[in-house]
Amino acid sequence: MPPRKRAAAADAEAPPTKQQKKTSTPAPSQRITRQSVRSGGTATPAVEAVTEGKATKAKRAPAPRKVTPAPSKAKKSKESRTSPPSNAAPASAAAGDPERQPGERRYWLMKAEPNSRIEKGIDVKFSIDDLAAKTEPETWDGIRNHVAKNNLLAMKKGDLAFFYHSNCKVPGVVGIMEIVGEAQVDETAWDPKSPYYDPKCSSDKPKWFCPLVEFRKKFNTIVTLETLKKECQPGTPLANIQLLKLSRLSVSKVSRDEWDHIIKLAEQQEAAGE
DNA sequence: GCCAACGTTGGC
DNA sequence: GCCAACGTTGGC
Repeated sequence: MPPRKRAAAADAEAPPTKQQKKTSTPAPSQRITRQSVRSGGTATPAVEAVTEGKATKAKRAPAPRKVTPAPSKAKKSKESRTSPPSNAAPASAAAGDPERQPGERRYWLMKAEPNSRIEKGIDVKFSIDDLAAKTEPETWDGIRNHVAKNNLLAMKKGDLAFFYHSNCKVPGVVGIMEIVGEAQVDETAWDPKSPYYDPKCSSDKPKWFCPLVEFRKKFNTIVTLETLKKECQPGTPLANIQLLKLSRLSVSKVSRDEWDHIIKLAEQQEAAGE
């Protein structure tokens, strides 16, 4: 689901033992490392405010596609597979991650391409508006990068993610979505017709996964990549943000401080009438 | 296991 | 369309 999610492709790691889940189509995934995320309990006030403000739109619709960059790209296709609980994501997904405390909420940033781009005859475009129009949880499939995959597997219900528009005129954070379903097997991996098809992956051995997300808010203004770059001086909250350290990673980690700072930037821009 | 060649992402 | 960053592939 991530809008045009792109996934980066990479295959590297093998799937954990757990079960699998996810699938997302279009997203691009990237890989990279991540920095630590902080946990805290819940969202900060600022976050909450923002989040709540609009969380009204619930959407649930068939799935859109996201962007995923990369080796495979992932965009979401439309089939959504919302079903399944049958494929649960590997537990191990989260492995690798420092343990999260009970009730801890984590934050993420997922990229999608808002502009049309044809991949294997299919448009992988997926903007925040596309997500907002969904009436059902969207599968963020198509991610084909191991670092991105690990981030997807570490996501838990209740986590929040920034929706980032990439590969467009004004790249930047455009809104917020919530993780409403943990990663399931990304079935687009073995669909030859999918833009995210991975010939090396079979249904016997799921390798890619995708969580379910829902739209929560669209900022009135875009917190642009340009702004984020200006805001990442050493010693500042965004100094180590993974988005800028691993610029090609389509699904990155966002610490609580980074989250709060970006929310603040969005609020300031809004207040300034930008 | 090293590393050169090559492919992708994605900003500009 | 260019190019930097970075990942993958495959020879050795």
